[in-house]
Amino acid sequence: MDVDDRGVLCADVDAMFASIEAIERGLGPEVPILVGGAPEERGVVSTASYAARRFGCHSAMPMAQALRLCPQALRFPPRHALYAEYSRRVMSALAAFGPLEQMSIDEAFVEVGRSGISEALGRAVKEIVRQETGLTVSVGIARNKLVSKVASDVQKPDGLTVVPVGQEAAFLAPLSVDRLEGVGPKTRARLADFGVHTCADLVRLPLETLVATFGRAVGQSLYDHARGCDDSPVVTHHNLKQISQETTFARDLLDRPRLWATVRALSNGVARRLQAHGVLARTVTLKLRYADFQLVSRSASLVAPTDDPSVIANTAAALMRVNWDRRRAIRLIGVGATRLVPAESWLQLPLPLDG
DNA sequence: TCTGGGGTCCTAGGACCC
DNA sequence: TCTGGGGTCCTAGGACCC
Repeated sequence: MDVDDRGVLCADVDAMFASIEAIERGLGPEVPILVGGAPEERGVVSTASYAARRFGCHSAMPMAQALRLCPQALRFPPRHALYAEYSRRVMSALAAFGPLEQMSIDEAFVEVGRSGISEALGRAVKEIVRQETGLTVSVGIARNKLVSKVASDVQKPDGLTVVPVGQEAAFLAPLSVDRLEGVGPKTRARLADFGVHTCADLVRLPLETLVATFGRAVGQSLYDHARGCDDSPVVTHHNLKQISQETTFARDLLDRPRLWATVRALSNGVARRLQAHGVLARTVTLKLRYADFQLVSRSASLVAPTDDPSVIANTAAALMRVNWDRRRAIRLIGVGATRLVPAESWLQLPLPLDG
């Protein structure tokens, strides 16, 4: 599609996990809900309802802390299969409006064309999602993905923001730089060292300064994004790059049998998902987080790609044997599969001794 | 009872090849 | 004796996103 004909809608389900629990349990919007792991198991908040957010609760906050802020909140453990079912219905409703790129369980871009940059389209999308699922979405519509995403985020919940063509830079100018995709706490702090706080400030930094400070790729994207420029297309299909499974123990562990058993269980889970996706892994990665929160990752490449649970487990266990400092208790173990190849492409290769 | 789990992308440095 | 660079692959770590 020609750049000048583009229009992108970004839709983000409001507090999705908490909203679904409210629907399923018949709870009103005034009830503070926290979805996430148990505080005694070092759980964190996956989603806080808007009522809970008023007490200062938010995603990624330790559940123990969230419950101290809002003791009357109802906590529910996540039900991912249920949320995935709602997600399918949301995505299917959105897909009626154009080619769709699903970014996560609760967020998607839709290519709606230049004529779709309108409040009428935004209202239509919100209404259909509400009819089909009972969920509200916050919607942003703009000329490109970057600006539509920021727009979907400035008014929540149940928001609708349309940025007319040509108004991208003016729309971003007063906003804090960390509204931009890819600007997190570290980048925000380094930009603040330059006196840069808003997107308007960022526009004043020369490209050379940004590249020297953040590297070629990040520097260039900061330069473009501050101006509302983004020509990345809506991509309807992504190839999976890695599959991993990890677990945090309720208490730090030095107990070898339990650690080996966990490596085996995680490896089984990874292998099952490799098989389900029809892919093989060429590299196995072991991830350890020590009690002091230090994170270590070590990987090993295989002679032949695999989806065999015992090959993955033995490789991860070997990495563990070599790399685990046994004086240090372990908080988290993860097993990952990377450098994935389609199973059929590998099987079609001739064996070395053939012919 | 501070700090989950599943991902993506980028960078730097070393190995290796020409 | 001194000492190339470009390109690719791989690994480890870090920033970031939902």
